[in-house]
Amino acid sequence: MTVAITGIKGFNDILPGEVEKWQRIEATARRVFENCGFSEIRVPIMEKTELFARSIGDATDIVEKEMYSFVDKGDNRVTLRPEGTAGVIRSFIEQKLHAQDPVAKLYYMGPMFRSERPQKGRYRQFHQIGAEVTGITNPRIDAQILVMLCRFFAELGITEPTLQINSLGCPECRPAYRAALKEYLEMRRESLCDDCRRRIDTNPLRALDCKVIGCGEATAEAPSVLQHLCSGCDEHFASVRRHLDATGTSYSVNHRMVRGLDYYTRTTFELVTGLLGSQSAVAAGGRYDGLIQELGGPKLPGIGFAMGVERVALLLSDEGLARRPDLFIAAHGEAAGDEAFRLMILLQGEGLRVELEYEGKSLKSQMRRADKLGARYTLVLGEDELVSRRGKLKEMASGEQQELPLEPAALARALSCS
RNA sequence: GCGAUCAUAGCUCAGUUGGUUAGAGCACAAGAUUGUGGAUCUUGGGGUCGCGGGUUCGAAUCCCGUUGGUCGCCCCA
Repeated sequence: MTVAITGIKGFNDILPGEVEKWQRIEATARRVFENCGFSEIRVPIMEKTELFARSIGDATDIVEKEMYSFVDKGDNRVTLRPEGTAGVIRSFIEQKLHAQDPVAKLYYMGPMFRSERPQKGRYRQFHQIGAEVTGITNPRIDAQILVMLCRFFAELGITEPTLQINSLGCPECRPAYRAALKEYLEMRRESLCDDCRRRIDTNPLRALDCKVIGCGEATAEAPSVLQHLCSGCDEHFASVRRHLDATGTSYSVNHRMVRGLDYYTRTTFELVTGLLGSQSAVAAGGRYDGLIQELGGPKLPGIGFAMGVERVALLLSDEGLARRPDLFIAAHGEAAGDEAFRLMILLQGEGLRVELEYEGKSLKSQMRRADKLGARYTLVLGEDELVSRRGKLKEMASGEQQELPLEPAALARALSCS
């Protein structure tokens, strides 16, 4: 016996029954984002490795150990994208979209790849829906993005995650804060966990959201970014908050919130939930005012976010999402089978979801199948019906049955008027 | 990369101190009505007990290894 080939660890199948959730999430994102003036962009899932190294940051875990990178046949170093922003910005620059209009409002959806150990809400191939805006410095766009994100969740009926915002400052003010924090942590090195001692040098901000209780106590009085913002960043953040207040958007300020990617500046945010085990962020993003230039483009600001579709799906109840046939045609006898097939094809052309039993089975078996599929109606077609040209249409929920001419128009009418 | 934990039918699980052909419920299929679903009943198909090795007269059960899943750490959407 041949051994069945399995899928790759962390690369999952999304099966019918589950996929309906995904369709709903994607459709909702398209509708909400496009209402806000965004257009879809589709970029490759593979880019030159250099793009990610430069944008995400050489020293981040993502670039250091989580990327699927390899050398292709042309000796190019390429990488399956670990996130979406880099590719979108690369395209924005390469296609010179800024020449026509420095303001681009783009959204994307698709698979991302990170070679991490899979666990709840975290897989090696995972999916993100994200949005990016270029060319706008005004904090109103920060607020627009946040309101759009909140509205997306509201429309899906997901109320659990809460919005947290923070500001990371800019190249003007962040170095000074970083130094002050480092100095503070250095003084308390003994009370920190091993991880945090390492973080003092690698990423001091990380120590602020360490889960170890001792570290939380040790950093309770640590300097806050918000108190080290330069006047420009401070005003920007205050303005974002004012606009959120004015639009009735609820949020909380979390000055200990940290971002994993190097390119973030000023406003950062997360939608967090307690329902996903150790993965608390459902969506996250922020401003990246230096990235476009860093990647060889014009000096334009940017802001964006991404959400994890698997994580959104985990928060979404799956009731009432399965698609049901409008009609099942149960045929008795070979000639009736031919007619049933012909009718099915015609009715499908009318936009109805119609099914039948392909292998000749008993009428009882066909009725069972109609029931299992959840068909709203079943058309019973046998020799008698072929002679009279009138079929028996049964409404499955009530069991009521009526006779109808075997004409697609008559059947379509009967199905749609209920 | 580190740690914990689990693995018996498609799914959820039972399987006694190691003992004969490994069971149940659900699901699936056929029938009870030779032309009518759901409820009930009957019958049926389906299992390398994750894999490999060891102990033993005998292993789903005990031991070792290994693979896979899940969860946590790290990190992240």
